[in-house]
Amino acid sequence: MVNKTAIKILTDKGLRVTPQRIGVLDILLNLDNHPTIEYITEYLRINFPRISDSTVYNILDTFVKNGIINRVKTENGIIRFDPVTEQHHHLYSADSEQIEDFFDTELDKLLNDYFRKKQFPNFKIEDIRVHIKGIFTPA
Amino acid sequence: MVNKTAIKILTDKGLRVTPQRIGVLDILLNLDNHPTIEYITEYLRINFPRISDSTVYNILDTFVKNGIINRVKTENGIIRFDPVTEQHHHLYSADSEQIEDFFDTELDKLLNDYFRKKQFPNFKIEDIRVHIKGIFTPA
DNA sequence: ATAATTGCAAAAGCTTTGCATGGCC
DNA sequence: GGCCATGCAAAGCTTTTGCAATTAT
Repeated sequence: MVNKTAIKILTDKGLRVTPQRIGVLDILLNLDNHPTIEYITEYLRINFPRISDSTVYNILDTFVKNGIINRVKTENGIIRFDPVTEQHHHLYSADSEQIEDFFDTELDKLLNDYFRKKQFPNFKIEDIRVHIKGIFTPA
Repeated sequence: MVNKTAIKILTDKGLRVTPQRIGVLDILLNLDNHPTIEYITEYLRINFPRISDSTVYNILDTFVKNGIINRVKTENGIIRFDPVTEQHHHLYSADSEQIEDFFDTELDKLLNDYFRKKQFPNFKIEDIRVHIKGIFTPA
């Protein structure tokens, strides 16, 4: 049962548990990796036909503020969300909207070591992410 | 004279040289690093009071298509532009809209070597950029 | 009980489109 | 001269706002 996970996430953050929030979380946790608001709302309306756009915006904002999800950087103004908050990097398709996660602790270490030695004078690093653009090829 | 640079960039790409395009290029080359459309338009209207929004959108699209500028990845849906097309990375402020360039060929080499050894099975890498989030501290 | 969340409707923003006018080559 | 770029107005989206009704704690 996924609902349990969703409920736990909400209660752990001290957030009210509403069916709509559970619905959004279920979609984020189970469906497409980096969905847009449009995608999320479309799926939501299967189970919540009367859910309002503003509610979806509200819920996603709340989740971001509480660190449950992150916004994904894109260069075309289309906001996407990422339910994976652990340290990871992204592969961006050069010719489609596809974005894939990749986890690589060896790379993380390499970068942390590099920037520990080579610091910036007026900038305190909090987070290092690699964005790799390329072409996804058929397996 | 900056106009000369702008004109050269346009003619080199085979683009028509219009005062509006020169104006946009001048702003990109001389003012703020990663401006929004709003910022660009605001400055343009000093010299081109009647320039239309759609013209600015058109010009920027044309520049992106011709590789004169790039779109900058952001996570809030606000599109920004980068007149620097050489390989470089970005420092993102965690608490403001500030974005700074940083050039680091040693880092580029490190990453290229790393990913030459460690390739992805179904992904052909074209470009590697590091996004560093943190706090800009007063000098 | 009461404070927060939702749904609805309207407003505000941002971006695109269509087309006539004007300007570059 | 011919074609492309511009300006203007309107349309199309996306996102925000305000508020009354509903719901979670």
